[in-house]
Amino acid sequence: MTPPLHLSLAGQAVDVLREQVLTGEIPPGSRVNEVEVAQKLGISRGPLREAIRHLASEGLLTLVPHRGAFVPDAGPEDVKALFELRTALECAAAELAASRRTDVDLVRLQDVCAESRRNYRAGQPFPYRLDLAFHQTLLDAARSPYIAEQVRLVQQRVVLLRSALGDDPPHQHASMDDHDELVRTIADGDAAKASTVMRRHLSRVCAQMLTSSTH
Amino acid sequence: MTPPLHLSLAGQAVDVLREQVLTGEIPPGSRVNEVEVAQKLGISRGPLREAIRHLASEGLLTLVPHRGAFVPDAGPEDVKALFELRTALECAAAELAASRRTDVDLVRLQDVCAESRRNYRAGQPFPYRLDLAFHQTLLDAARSPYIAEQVRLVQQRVVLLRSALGDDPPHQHASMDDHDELVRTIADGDAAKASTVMRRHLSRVCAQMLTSSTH
DNA sequence: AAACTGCCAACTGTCGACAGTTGACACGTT
DNA sequence: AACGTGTCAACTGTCGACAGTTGGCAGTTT
Repeated sequence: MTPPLHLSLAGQAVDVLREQVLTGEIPPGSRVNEVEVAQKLGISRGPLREAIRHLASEGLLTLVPHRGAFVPDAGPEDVKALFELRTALECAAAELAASRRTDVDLVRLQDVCAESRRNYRAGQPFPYRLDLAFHQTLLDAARSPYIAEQVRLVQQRVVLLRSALGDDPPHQHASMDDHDELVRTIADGDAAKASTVMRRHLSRVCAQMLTSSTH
Repeated sequence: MTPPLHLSLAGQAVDVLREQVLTGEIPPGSRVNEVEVAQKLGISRGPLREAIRHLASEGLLTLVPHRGAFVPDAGPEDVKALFELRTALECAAAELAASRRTDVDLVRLQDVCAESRRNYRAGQPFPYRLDLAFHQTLLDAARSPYIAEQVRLVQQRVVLLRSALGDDPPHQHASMDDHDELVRTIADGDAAKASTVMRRHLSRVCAQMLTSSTH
């Protein structure tokens, strides 16, 4: 009845590989051997190749002809360039969210912020999970499917960069404040200010990634 | 000496198929049969499948499990949503171009505009080629590789939408004026205004696509 | 005549094997 | 000892064949 989200071996391989790349289980700079991984996953090279190409199209692997697939190893310039893209997309999303949000969108955003605060007071350092949830909720409110899709892909690459730079920072407090302010401007329907606040938020996050990186 | 851009059959197939999809040679809504196309290209199904998946990742084909690949057929909502993405990206590019442009970037932009004018006076209706060249040149001036890549993909999808909507409009004069104004603001280094002008330009182009569509 | 059921052809998903290329190692040369 | 050359194993690129699924059509039932 439920059309199983992926029954295809290639689809499953995409999920498994993506997880392994994003968690750093396959470390940046390392190579992905087709036969080896295929055997490990218990599938043939065909579906695995499709999975590899798919992840490459998401920017999670880079393909070198006749050499294979590598987990990209990134430097500070990549962080800056990627955040230029992220800023373009998420500022636009913030603007759209400010003008399109419904009341339930607003409640959802406030809920995420509240949970972050609660979590923070409980001692935990603002898990990345909640940051993602916030941006995702904001994106839903923007109701722009193409922008949403691209943001999803960019955020994935940001996660990869984190592991590549050996950076695991709780940027915590400042980000929570940014999020709160963003929600307020979105509540007001102030598109221009939402964009400005988002830009400041992202430039702060970017700066922190650059300073806390081990390179 | 020149490392041949693609020797791989899959790469060649991507080029051929992309061309056929973008020109409408394979009409929107139609299906891509793997064995048939593979035979026509004189290759096996493996490389062709990779090509199909690649084009799907660019948004030029949609994949349906166990059914195959289709050229997406689009409606007005798709145009609007896609232009939201395009606007986000190209406005950011315009801002960056305004602050990063070199003198030779400026000359290149002016050249493209001049050629458009010349072409227009010669009677020709501002070929799409020159419009693309302008946006491409502006993108080079922005020096933001990730944004540039995404814009390239979006522009491709716009071309596809044109063929899907049966729209082949010379928006000509207004666009040329927009381009000229954009170049002036970029020359001034006025990032904020560059973004504004770009936004107006794209909303105009989008509106024209919507009104002149046959649906 | 409409609707349901079971079969069938066409096509995609997957596999194992072969061919061509790459980078590295060992050997010989200066 | 440093450098150039030839060989080789490992891996990717490609192919043809098999298996499973889908949508449609014919036949049957009401």
